[in-house]
Amino acid sequence: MERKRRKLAAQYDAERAANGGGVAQVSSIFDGVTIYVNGYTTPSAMTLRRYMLQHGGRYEFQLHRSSVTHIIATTLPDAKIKFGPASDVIVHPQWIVDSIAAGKQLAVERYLLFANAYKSMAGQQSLAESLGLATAAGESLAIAPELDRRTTAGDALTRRAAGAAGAADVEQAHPDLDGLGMRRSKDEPIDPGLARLTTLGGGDFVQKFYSNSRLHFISTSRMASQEFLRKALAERYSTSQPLAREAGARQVIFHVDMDCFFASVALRDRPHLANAPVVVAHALNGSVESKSDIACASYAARARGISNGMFMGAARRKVPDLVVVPYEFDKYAAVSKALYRVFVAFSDKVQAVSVDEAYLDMTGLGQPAELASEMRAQIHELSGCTASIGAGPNMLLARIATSLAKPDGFRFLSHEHATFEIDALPLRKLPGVGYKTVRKLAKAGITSCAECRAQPRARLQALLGGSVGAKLYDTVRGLDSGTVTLPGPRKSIGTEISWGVRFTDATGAEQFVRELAGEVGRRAVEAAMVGATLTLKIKQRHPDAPAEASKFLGHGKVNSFSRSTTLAPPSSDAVALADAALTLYRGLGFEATTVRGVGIALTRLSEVESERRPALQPAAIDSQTTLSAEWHPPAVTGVGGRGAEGTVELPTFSQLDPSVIAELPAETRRELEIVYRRRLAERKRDAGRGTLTQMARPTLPSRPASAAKTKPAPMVIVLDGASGSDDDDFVSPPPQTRGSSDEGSGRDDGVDPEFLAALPSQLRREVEADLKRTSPRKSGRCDGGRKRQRGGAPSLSQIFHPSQAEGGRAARRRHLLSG
DNA sequence: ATCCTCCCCTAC
DNA sequence: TAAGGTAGGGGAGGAT
Ligand SMILES: Nc1ccn([C@H]2C[C@H](O)[C@@H](COP(=O)(O)OP(=O)(O)OP(=O)(O)O)O2)c(=O)n1
Ligand SMILES: [Mg+2]
Ligand SMILES: [Mg+2]
Repeated sequence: MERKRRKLAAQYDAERAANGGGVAQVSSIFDGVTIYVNGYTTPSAMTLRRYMLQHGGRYEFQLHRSSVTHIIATTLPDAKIKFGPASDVIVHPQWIVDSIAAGKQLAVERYLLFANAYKSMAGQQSLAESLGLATAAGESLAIAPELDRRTTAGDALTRRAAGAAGAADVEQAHPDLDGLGMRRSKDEPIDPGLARLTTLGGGDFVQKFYSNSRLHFISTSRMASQEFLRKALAERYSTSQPLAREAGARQVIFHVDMDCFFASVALRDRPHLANAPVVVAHALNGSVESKSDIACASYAARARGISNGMFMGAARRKVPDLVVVPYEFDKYAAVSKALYRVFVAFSDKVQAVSVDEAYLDMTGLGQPAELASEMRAQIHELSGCTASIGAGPNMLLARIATSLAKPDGFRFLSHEHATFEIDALPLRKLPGVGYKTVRKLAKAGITSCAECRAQPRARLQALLGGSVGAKLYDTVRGLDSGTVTLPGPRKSIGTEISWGVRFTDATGAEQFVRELAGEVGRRAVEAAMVGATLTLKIKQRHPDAPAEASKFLGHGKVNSFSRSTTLAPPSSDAVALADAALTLYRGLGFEATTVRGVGIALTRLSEVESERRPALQPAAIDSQTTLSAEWHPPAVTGVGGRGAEGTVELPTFSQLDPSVIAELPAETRRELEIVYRRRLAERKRDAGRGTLTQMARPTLPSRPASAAKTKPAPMVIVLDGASGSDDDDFVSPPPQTRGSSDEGSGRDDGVDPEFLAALPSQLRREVEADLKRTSPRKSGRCDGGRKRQRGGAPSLSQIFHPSQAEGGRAARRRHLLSG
């Protein structure tokens, strides 16, 4: 350790010496080059400076447009990616290193940090048309090189789409680029020193991340608070009589929220900082460049323009004497606990909002001002921190009252004063009105609460959607019909990490997926729940984004993708979840080096009493005799930790005997139908995007989350069991989508999601619209082609609703079709 | 109509 | 340098 420090110090000294003292020039590689180094780089700015001086170049400490010829950076501020002047030559420092190694100045093209791919096309009319993208997939592939040619730095993702057109074309378009070289040089620069902080760093990344993530902390605290309330209130209901409330009293709601929560805790234990501009963040010595998030700013800091969520650098620029204090999660948890104890002491109707905040129904419990005063005193007593309380006739006004009361205050906001106070607020301050909503409203010329109130409800709904529009219509009038209630059972259990996520190979990425699946499984077990749907979310570096984000080890600009699948039986088992998640992950077909975030969630949850039983009770089916004889043995992966004994693997749809189904009790039949419908939907979906589960995958999935919807399946999948056992794996597409030669090329017309992702959103929309128009669902093709091989299999509806479809047929088929 | 998947948005 | 999570409401668009 000590040795390491000495070594670093020595290195620093050497650099300084090189910097201060004269540096001998040993070559003229960089004749005429003047660099300016932006942000953190590897090698360091000082090292780069020395390189320049040694090799005939010049180094500027400031960005003088007149003299600087190259800006050197490993990351770009997001703003620059979006708005950066096309004239800027921003180059990765590797250019300098490689040039020196090569003994000559290499062309910068492949080291450019970003590609202003479509700038030059801004004026063109039908973009899709001009690119020849409009028709079939084959043609869209053919134009890819053309697309590339317009790309300043040639993006690997676009090129990937071009792959099918032949690498030679790419080479011709870019004689100085070597196929995927750009992609690689983009995604590789993480150096060993940094790597240890990422998913590449070793076993405890996830654990370490969670223990340092404030967002993880406040999210999980919220669930913990709810759990605490559930228990405390339930206990209270069962052991004592309900709180005595004055009959007929008008409803009074409290909204209680700690003042600058994290900072309050910090100041409580650091009284000397009471009046200093304090923020809570990781970057204790963050410079004006720092992109560390500020979780919480003290009121002294807020008075100087600092707010929660701001980047450290931005704050430091405003307030150079900012005092940064570290996170103290244990303390926050303790204070939160004390706070919630006060809550349940004052009311038996409490709704948790967050670690530092809740609603209380105080109807008929006394004078609001007195209650609030007492409650605030208790909170302060027990926690050493101050809270503010807003009160009102409904939750909305209580909440708005809180913001008026802060800090360390109380305020009752009646209907009478509601619109007056509301009109004094910027739209953004209204609950439910976030960044996007403000923008949509502004675009429609609505910029204030008063203007909002002047709009017909229908207009707001047209602008914002039926629900949000109607909600806002009420909000600006101070109306809210919500009641203080604990939320019902959880609807999802998920985890996601989008910081420090870097992989060099598929194995590492898959291992990480496994790890997160384990995490979700653990939480599910803890919650005594199993999930029937697993969703995988992937963030992939945006094709235009540089390898490294502006925020240190952040995800940067990304496209997101989500894919879900059914777990049968519903599960919380780490292995089962991991298998499902990995299948989905592989189905996306992403280059591991481009992945910047991974998330896994379980939904369609149900509770398990003993943690031993799946949601679908085997007994319900078993009792129906005949089916069980035909079942496949339980699949190993589906069973989960609960042991094979209690679980059931459903037979393939095609194996069902309609007549047997018909004899099942209505409820069981409904349950089965839901399961099979779901499977069917998944097959279609997967087939549509050309996802292949286990085999080689010549084609690729669909659009990114941020893109417009893409078309669905070109195929109608028929579950007729023609291929026997491999359709046991309901996650995989049916056999006829695969490797079959029925469509010449052997690939279906799924469009590469990365390709679509590479397009600007407007162009992408056009492309997708055109794809839709010109290659209408070819459902007819497959329909006509391969289905019904053996005299026609019954449809799902026919199976489950024989009366509707063809009642007679069910009776005629007295056996399972295969298996 | 209603369900489903994938996505967006919001809040702390 | 830095720890950009998590859950719920809701909508679009396709399938049934
Ligand atoms: N972008 C954000 C917002 C909040 N928090 C954390 C830190 C806050 O202290 C805590 C509570 O959030 P609040 O919205 O209640 O804000 P504060 O309590 O900090 O201030 P206020 O007095 O406005 O409630 O959540 C965070 O980490 N990042
Ligand atoms: Mg607060
Ligand atoms: Mg709060």
